[in-house]
Amino acid sequence: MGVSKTHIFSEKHNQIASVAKVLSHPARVAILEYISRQEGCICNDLVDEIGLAQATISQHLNEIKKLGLIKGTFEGKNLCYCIDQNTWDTFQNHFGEFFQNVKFNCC
Amino acid sequence: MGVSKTHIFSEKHNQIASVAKVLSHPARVAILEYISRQEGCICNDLVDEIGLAQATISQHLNEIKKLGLIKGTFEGKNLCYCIDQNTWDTFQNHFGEFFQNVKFNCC
DNA sequence: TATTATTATCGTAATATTGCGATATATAAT
DNA sequence: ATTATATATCGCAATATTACGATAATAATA
Repeated sequence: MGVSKTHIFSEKHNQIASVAKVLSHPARVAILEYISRQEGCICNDLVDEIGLAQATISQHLNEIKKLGLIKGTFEGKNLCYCIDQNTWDTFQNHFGEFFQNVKFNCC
Repeated sequence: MGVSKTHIFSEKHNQIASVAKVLSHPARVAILEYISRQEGCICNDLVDEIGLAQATISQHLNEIKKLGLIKGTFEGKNLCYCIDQNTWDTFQNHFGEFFQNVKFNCC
């Protein structure tokens, strides 16, 4: 036991869950918000800003990136992470619909 | 190690993360949607509907309930779970704002 | 009160996540 | 080429989550 049975759920439900999983750690929420506030993001700043070890920040960034919420390009010595507007829009809509639908149908 | 450092993050970021955590498993997403579709929800139906053991469904329901997204009242022999509209509204707004802010500030 | 049906809790095993130090890799500047 | 800085990966330990069978608790009904 102990392994999630993702295969028994619909594509839609799995996708909502995947996005929520990335947002389910406060460090990742803080990282996303911080990136959105910067002109260009320098990761080393994140280590100071968030207060976790560099290796841990890198791991969190990777999970966000795997989902496609951010993309990184090198700018000189530093990596510049940006929100991927396309993916962000898509997930914003899916979440919005989910919240709205459940609310709408409620008893 | 292995313990989340929730104390170093803001109340707001922790709250978004808590809600996302509940939505981070497809079973809980499916449960919420199913409950919203029913007049009154009977948990035993969920076992058939979702396809997980009764103990597991009960655990998932408990996590949703702990966050305040649903509330249960007995109707005769059965428990009727309903979406808590107040909590739902609040979290819908917080999520909406988060998505919108990040999008808005993005480079 | 005994029975039946529904839901919750307990105990346990498997797996996943979080975090960090150490180390590797990559880029810029010297 | 060497050095310095930035980021990624590895390996490990601690903790959390997922799932289920067994069992307990709860409530309606006979």
